[in-house]
Amino acid sequence: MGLTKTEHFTDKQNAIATIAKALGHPARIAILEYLLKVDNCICGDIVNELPLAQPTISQHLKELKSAGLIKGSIDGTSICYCIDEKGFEKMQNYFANISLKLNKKNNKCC
Amino acid sequence: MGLTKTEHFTDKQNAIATIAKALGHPARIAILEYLLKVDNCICGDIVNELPLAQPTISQHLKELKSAGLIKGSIDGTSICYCIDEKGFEKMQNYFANISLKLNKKNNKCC
DNA sequence: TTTATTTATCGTAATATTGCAATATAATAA
DNA sequence: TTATTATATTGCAATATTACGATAAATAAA
Repeated sequence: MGLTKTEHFTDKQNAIATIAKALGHPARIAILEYLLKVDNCICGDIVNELPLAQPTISQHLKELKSAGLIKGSIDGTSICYCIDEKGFEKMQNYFANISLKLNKKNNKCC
Repeated sequence: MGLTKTEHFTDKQNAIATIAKALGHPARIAILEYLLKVDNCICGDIVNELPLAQPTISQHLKELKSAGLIKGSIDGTSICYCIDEKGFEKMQNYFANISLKLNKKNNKCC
């Protein structure tokens, strides 16, 4: 099949899964790492930084953008990408909350 | 192709991507949510909780386990699953670190 | 031993993802 | 207008994922 049955799950569950899925590829992690390292937005450059062809990177950028992890604005011929904090806030809250729950229940079994 | 070029990326990048990928499906998020909700380990039950067939859930559990997000121990005929804190710690650290970096650089562009 | 019960594995169909060459698009420069 | 440059889209091949029926394996109960 290969078709995820999203309709059986809550919007929240699907939302977290969508962001996590976008983070589920090392090239996309590397892109985010690069965007975090440089001071401002990046216009171009990303293609030169990674060992992947331009269309492949363009595709990864598109996925990161649609997941709300980066945003881009046009700047002449090039496009300026940078981190979109919204997506990261969601994930940080998610994991902070899990950590809280784990501390409360003091996960001793297994 | 469908073949991720992991060899071009660092171990750290691949490690984060692997955990994120395991989180990238709503059924697996739902499984983790259920394990967090109940007090102790869960022996069985998970199949009754989710609207997916038993082999499908078994497969999802396997992925969560190999990503270090859950652990399981045999208990008679059934198997007892619970959260593995290690994987979650890694993710929490990762996002906390990103949040720190974002605050430092005061991401104003775009 | 035989029979249930529980979970894992196999096999397979449908769909998704990854990667890239070729090409298109869009803005600037000459 | 005609390059040039930067990024996106298309099309496609290879591989991965998702889901599940059928079946296997392993333990417990009768």
